[in-house]
Amino acid sequence: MNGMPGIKESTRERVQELARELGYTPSRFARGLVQGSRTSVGLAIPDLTNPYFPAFASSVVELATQRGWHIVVDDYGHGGRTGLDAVDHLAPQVDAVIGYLGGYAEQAQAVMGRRPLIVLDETPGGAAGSINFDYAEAAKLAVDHLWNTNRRNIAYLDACSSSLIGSGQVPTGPSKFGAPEVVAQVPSTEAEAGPCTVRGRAVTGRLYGTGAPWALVTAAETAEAARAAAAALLRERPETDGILVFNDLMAAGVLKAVHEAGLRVPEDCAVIGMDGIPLGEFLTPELSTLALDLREVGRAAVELLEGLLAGAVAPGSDAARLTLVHQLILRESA
Amino acid sequence: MNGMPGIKESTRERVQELARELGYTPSRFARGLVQGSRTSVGLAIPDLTNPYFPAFASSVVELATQRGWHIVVDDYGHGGRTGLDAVDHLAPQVDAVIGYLGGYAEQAQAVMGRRPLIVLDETPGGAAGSINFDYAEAAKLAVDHLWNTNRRNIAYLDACSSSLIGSGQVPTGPSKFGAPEVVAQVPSTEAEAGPCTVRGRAVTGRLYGTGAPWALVTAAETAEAARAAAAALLRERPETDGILVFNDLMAAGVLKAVHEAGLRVPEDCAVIGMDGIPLGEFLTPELSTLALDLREVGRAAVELLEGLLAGAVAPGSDAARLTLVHQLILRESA
DNA sequence: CTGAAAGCGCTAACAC
DNA sequence: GTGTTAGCGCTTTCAG
Repeated sequence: MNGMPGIKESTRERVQELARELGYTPSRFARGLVQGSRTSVGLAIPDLTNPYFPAFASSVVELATQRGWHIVVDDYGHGGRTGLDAVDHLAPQVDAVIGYLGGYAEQAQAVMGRRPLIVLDETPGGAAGSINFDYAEAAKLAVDHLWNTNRRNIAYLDACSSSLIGSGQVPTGPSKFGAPEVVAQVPSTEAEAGPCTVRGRAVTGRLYGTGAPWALVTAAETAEAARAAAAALLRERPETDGILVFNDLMAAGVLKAVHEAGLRVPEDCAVIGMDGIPLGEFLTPELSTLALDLREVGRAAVELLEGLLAGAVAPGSDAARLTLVHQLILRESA
Repeated sequence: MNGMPGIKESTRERVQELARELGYTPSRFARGLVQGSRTSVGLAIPDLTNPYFPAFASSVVELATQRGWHIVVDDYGHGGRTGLDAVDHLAPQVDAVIGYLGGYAEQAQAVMGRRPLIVLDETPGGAAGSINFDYAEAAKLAVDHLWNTNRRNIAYLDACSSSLIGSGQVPTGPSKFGAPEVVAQVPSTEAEAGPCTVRGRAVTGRLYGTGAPWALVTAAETAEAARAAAAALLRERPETDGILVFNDLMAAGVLKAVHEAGLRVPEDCAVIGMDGIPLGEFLTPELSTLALDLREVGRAAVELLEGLLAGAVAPGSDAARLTLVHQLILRESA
């Protein structure tokens, strides 16, 4: 008996005392069954080890907690699991899911049934809600900045892990995870082994627009892989004077590679990352980046979910498709 | 009806089709009530923004997922919440809690009742299980290394936020969050405004043992605050030739401050952090640190919890009190 | 002020 | 093969 009025004080204490001795804990299921659930939300994340995701998660958890929601996380980055596995795991336990799924929006929404699913950085339409980023605009900002500071041999380092691939297609080009290589050296419209991410398509599209030569390299989504890829790039194409990188974590690796190649950043070669995670400010030189306000991304997701849950916004409607824009933050590296 | 044998295929499909149309989703409560719960574990974390915690969380989530557990996270670092608030929030939803509580072990265990609570980096005894770190040994490793490389004016930068204070006592000395100052300049046994963390006590104890002069500075647990504090330290005590830092994140700030003061690291002033997070390798110079194997810490927590849950280890027993040791990883900064 | 009883949504065991 | 029923542990309502 917890806080019910009209109970003798002595009885209450006697009962509570006994309960404590017996180690009694009310079943959350029976309680939830009868009281109507606290809402609990699944958060599917590809890799907590990339600082981008905890930064995002932190914001989501904060906002969710304010609303009295519970957040159940699943980091599906281990053991070959996919975003769909994560949703499968979360589904029986939650009322909604927010996640970077890496391409399973439709199937994931199917396992969630009527419960809202919000996917980030993925083609909209499959899920009840989606949050996307305007990569065309981002690519414009970054490529134009490099161009305007007289970079004429720009390279783009793309990620090629499965987690963030927009189309779900892994190109069958010469680039492998272990052996990074320059996969395209153009101008050309569609290299057969083209970019594998939506970011990649936006950036290479813009690069193509410059008319100057440019390169595309891919690597797995880690700093180490990026470092190796950048080293290879610099060896094969020493004239490279600007590198745009898939994300800030990989950019950290690139910074190291450029330094190791004996080049100065940004004088000899500029580097621009993407994400805007705090890590960038600690690097030497400090990383210029296409920054997202991670707290805003979290807020967008939580507020969209709130709308969906309340019925204020219709699943799949235009109001459920948000697009956020990057901001070019110029620090030292470009 | 989901996967029960002895049902006509047509019926099953008809039912499932209808269910889909109606948007039916089985209540997780009713289901849990009758089936016996999947175990779900709360994870209380002071600040997902400090890379240490996601690294730890990542490991816990991975191991928990392997066991089919669900992880409910609460980042209590926002809005003035404490570790106890986090446990209060999590308790009705989980079967156990693992957390960096920052000093509420006993009260938190009380709200959990018989359900196991595992606290990290906190005086053991209050909770069913605890994981601690051998700071005496860590301090020995680091201080002795500095000493052996002829550092004779060592400083220790301690954290003074509430989250990780062992004793729960915030000293009333001259040091404030906004205005970092050298709080003690000794040798002395017990400066009235002494270290506020158990790490601080271990380090200053060892420093005292050297007989040489040393300094104690405190700052809030962020890179920015640490940077300001280190700048102040270097101004007031320019002879400082070695700085030991509460954690790696703060050490990143210190590295910047030392650089800005026109000093070379490690030639003029060595810097050693604590934690061993990946961030350290990206810094320039690469950070030497007292490293924990974060995956091991996660494993220790999860396996201890498994033992507690299975009844294989008794709550509060010696077997439920683990102590892990740091390893000194020498990179470039010391 | 306290005990008894109904019912939350589901599954499992049972008769039809 | 298919419909019916008991009961999971709790809260709430209603008699005592």
